[in-house]
Amino acid sequence: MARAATTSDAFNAVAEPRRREILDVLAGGERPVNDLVDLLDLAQPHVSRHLRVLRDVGVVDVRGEGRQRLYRLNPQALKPIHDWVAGYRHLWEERLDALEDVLEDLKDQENQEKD
Amino acid sequence: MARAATTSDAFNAVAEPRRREILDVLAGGERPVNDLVDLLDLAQPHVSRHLRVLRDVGVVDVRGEGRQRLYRLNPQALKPIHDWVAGYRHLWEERLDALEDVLEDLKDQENQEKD
DNA sequence: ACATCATATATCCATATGTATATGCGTTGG
DNA sequence: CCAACGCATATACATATGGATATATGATGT
Repeated sequence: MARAATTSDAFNAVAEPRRREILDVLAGGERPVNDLVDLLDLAQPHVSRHLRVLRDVGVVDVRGEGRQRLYRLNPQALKPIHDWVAGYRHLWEERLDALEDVLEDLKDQENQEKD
Repeated sequence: MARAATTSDAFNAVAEPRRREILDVLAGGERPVNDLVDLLDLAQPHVSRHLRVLRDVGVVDVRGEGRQRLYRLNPQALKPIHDWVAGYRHLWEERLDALEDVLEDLKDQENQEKD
């Protein structure tokens, strides 16, 4: 079997750095394709192709405005990703907490030495 | 040019559902390869290959224990993903807030009608 | 109707992928 | 010292990919 399609889910769609860049721009508001072409320094067909993938997964919505196509972010589609990583968050924060504990112990030791 | 390698960063590594399953298991603690084979119903070479990808990206660490190889989650490697999606979180929560506002307005209207 | 602008799509290539099977290789136990 | 075990890797294959170029589609203004 081949690799999973980038259009299979948000995880795959977002795995591509260029597409994350596109989303980062769209986070600032609705944009026509040519804006993205200029801002991201990509060829127009590439941008259109990436947008197609993002649309298939539901991360962006399109709206026809005259002869332009305005793309808008649909943030809700990113929620599954957030929910998944959020489940791991306490695991790396535990380490920070442990580090803080060590630092506090060191402080206590200093104070004891002062007395 | 071809697609970015899955070994290039955590985003790509995690795009594969099987690898997320592996991480979900490892979140519960260190495991030898065969545990994953049994739990995930995957062939051993597949598990080994996925683990290799995850290791290359730094999401898991290995430790030799006798003739077993114990894999452990390295949650910190997932932080970039969390940080990226977290930036979008307010965007989908705004909608919920807006919904709450509407609901509160409705409540206020009800109260006014009561008076 | 026609020319023009804004996008989308078709086709090409090189490559990375996931799955499968078979095999290599180090560790342990007798 | 050798067999069994645990795991990693080599190879084969079908496929999806991203990039590039060229072309089609679709709306607009005249």
